[in-house]
Amino acid sequence: MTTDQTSPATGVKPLRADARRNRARLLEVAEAVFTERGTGASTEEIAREAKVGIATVFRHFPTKEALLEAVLVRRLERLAEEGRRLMVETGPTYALFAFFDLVLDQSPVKNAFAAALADAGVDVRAATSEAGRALREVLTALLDGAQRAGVVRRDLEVPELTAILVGTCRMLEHLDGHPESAKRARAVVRDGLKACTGSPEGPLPQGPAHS
Amino acid sequence: MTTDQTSPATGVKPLRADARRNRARLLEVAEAVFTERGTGASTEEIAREAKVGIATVFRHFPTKEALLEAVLVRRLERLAEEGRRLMVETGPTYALFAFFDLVLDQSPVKNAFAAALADAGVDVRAATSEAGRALREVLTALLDGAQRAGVVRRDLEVPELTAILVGTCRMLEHLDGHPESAKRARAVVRDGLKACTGSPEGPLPQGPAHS
DNA sequence: CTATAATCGGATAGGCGACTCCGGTTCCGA
DNA sequence: TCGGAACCGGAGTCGCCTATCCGATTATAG
Repeated sequence: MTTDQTSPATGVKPLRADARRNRARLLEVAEAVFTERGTGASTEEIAREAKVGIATVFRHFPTKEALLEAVLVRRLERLAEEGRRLMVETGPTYALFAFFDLVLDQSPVKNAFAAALADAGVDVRAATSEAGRALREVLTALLDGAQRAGVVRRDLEVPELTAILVGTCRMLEHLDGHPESAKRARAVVRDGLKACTGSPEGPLPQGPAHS
Repeated sequence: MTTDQTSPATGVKPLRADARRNRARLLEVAEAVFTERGTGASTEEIAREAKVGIATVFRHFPTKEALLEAVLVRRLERLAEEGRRLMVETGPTYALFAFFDLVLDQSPVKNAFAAALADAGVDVRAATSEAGRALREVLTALLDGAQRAGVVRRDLEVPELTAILVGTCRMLEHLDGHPESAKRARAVVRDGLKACTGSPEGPLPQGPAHS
């Protein structure tokens, strides 16, 4: 199901051996470069880092956006894979939180995941919907399991779960040199996800202060 | 204290009348354009929108980064102002949450605030520290008031509060066409900020599930 | 009203990044 | 081993964006 092989989109051509290797290395390097330099990194830098010519990059990915999209799809597929693994290994009660921690712990990855999802724009969404659906299914299972176990508020749904994950990535980027603050920020989100008797509409829990 | 006037940085020159007007209009337009087109918007577009020549932009702000910085400073000053106002009008118990809602409600502004704080990079931070400190003081007062009232967890500090605010902005960007999801996402963050008996270190509240 | 000095704004340079051409090289089948 | 075809890679093109120059315009003093 997960076509992790290097078959191009029209995938009927076997592709020569060196081409396969270059394509795989390009994806690897592009992910790393986009991760640390941001999506604005130049194609030339990626080519240099991967030790190939610029033409090779554009031969495999006709445009920079296509490369970005391929990297994003790879990441989404991998995340879905890890989500399924956690579902089995950790059990439905803890799997969702474990998945959150897993995503947020990948420090060099944080930026890329959020940036890609944010910067890529709308056009990419269409092409990533294939991989995106797989991830969304996994998230649905994770959320459902956690809700059945009673550890996550029942009014939560998948769309906001995704947004919360991305937003928390962004949040932690701003706390890079402050591990204590990062830990507390994560605790805030984690506790917010719990079934916290949150009044669904009321603005505040009517604290003891009366002034 | 708040130099909302259009005195340039070296501010000893009175500046001609039309120049003042153009400078003010530029700041206004630049904020709007950066807000909707992102910080990558071209200087030419800002000039056209403001009905001035490109040279005028660069005369007032020697570089694009300087313009971005000026816009950001303006925003920070305004936010600090609104925070102080809420502190007085709403009272310490609700002021922090009101401030959150106020920031998150400014739909066209959401993007800009987060993007500016994120994209601007490190160099800008130095120049914005002046306005940033004022905002941080306000946030300190808001947080302290809410904690004294017992409506916000006591382990929270200002750095993560800022990050949470920015991250939540980003979060809501991804839920633009889904108001219900956006409402629930905000509820998650809001409840997480409350004094929710969150175990400071433990991974989960030991839910009723035992499987 | 006139002089003067500052500002304005369109045209222009300079640089950077995405994307193509063509000779050289490497893989695969006979 | 050898031929051919596919692939590789660096030089080159094109377009966009930041930043500057100089004639025209406008605000202010006397």
